[in-house]
Amino acid sequence: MANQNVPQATAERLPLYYRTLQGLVAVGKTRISSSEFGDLVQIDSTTIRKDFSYFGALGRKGYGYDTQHLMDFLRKTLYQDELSKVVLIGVGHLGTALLNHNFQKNNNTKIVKAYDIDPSLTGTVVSGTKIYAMDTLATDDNSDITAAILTVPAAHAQEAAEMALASGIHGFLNFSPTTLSLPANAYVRHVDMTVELQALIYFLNHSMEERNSK
Amino acid sequence: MANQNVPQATAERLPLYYRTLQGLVAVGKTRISSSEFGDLVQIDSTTIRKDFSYFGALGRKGYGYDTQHLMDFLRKTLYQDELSKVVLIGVGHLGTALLNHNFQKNNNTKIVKAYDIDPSLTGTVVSGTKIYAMDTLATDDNSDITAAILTVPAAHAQEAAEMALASGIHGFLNFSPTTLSLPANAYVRHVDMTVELQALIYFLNHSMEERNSK
DNA sequence: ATATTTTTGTTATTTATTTCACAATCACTA
DNA sequence: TAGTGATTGTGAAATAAATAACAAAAATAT
Repeated sequence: MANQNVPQATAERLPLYYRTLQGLVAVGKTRISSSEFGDLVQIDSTTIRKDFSYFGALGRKGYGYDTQHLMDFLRKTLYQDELSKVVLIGVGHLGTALLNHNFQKNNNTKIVKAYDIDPSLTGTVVSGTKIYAMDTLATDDNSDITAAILTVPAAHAQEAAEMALASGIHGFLNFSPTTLSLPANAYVRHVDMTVELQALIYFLNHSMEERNSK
Repeated sequence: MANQNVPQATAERLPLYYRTLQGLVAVGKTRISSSEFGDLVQIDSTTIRKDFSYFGALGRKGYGYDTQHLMDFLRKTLYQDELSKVVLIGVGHLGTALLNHNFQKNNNTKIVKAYDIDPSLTGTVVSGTKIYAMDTLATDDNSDITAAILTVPAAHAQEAAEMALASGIHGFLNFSPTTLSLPANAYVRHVDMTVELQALIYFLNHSMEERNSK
């Protein structure tokens, strides 16, 4: 597959495209043009055509894109045709919310188990997911697990990530407000609500200023 | 203030810088060089110096940056010296988790009230935050509210955002997996855990492929 | 007091991303 | 089946962001 040259920015948009196509297919829309699709996802139509062009000719001139075909292609490209198993580390408020949510709708990902430091949680089941003791993490064999969702306090995130890595997990979705320092064989994505909220406030104030000065 | 020309990419990094500086000040570190700071936040030191340079000369040659001074500067730049009031819309699993979390630690933001469509929740208090009926949202006066955190199901996100806008709210942190279509006087940031998880899986698989083909 | 080292701020360069512009091609109409 | 309109795919141009390189200045050491 000619994927090495797909720009990072393009790759980051694929999940949004995929989800949007799922919605279109679900309501029975069989074809869509790049401009109509662009309106939907709020991305310029040229960017969309260029994004798709990195994977070859996915559309038809004068017609547009076949939603089902495009969705199937993206499903494969995003490895959504196979189930990804993930674990959740830290069953606090946010962790529990994610266990309840559990991604599975339209999303071939399953939280197969969770870890927590609180001994009173060990062995209990939250929303169908069994909770294991934190001190078994490093020695468990988790080589069949794609990623760990980190919802532990910031002070324990680094340590938890290292244990998960030791157990064979290389992907991390880090919800803790701290930067993880891991070797090159680990890949981390960071979801930081505090950062998002502060950035929102910054841009709100600045777009206001801009408007006032115009 | 000369802020109109601060690049978007720089602005997006400021909250991370701010949080990291809070940590440094808290442990008593009074000075830091761009390279040491860069190691901490995993960003090239040149990028950091350039980012700060958009705001003028914040450091001293041969010395580095005064952490307290830099933190104070960023606090003002990010409007964190004044309290931002936000509302939460949708008190489900994730909404409840955010109410419990409530951002306030090191973060001058407070969820002052919540809205939910379930009548049995109306008037109750979750983690200190009172819950109001959804149908009062559009007619309430929320002009003193900076932003709304949207944690409603995707199917209701657009509608909820429109009601919040009608009540005077212009900033949105959207956790629902759907694109919002709002007028230009609204500003939306999107936190999408499904997208993050899919992007994580994509990059994991692709960095593996890259390694294997090398 | 002088020399050396450190480290910034900034200009120039490179890389990445987006946007433009339009020929090529296909769909649709009559 | 010819003609018109729609829409892709893509090279070229423009914009944005990251990185390199280094002079200037200040700190520290001798």
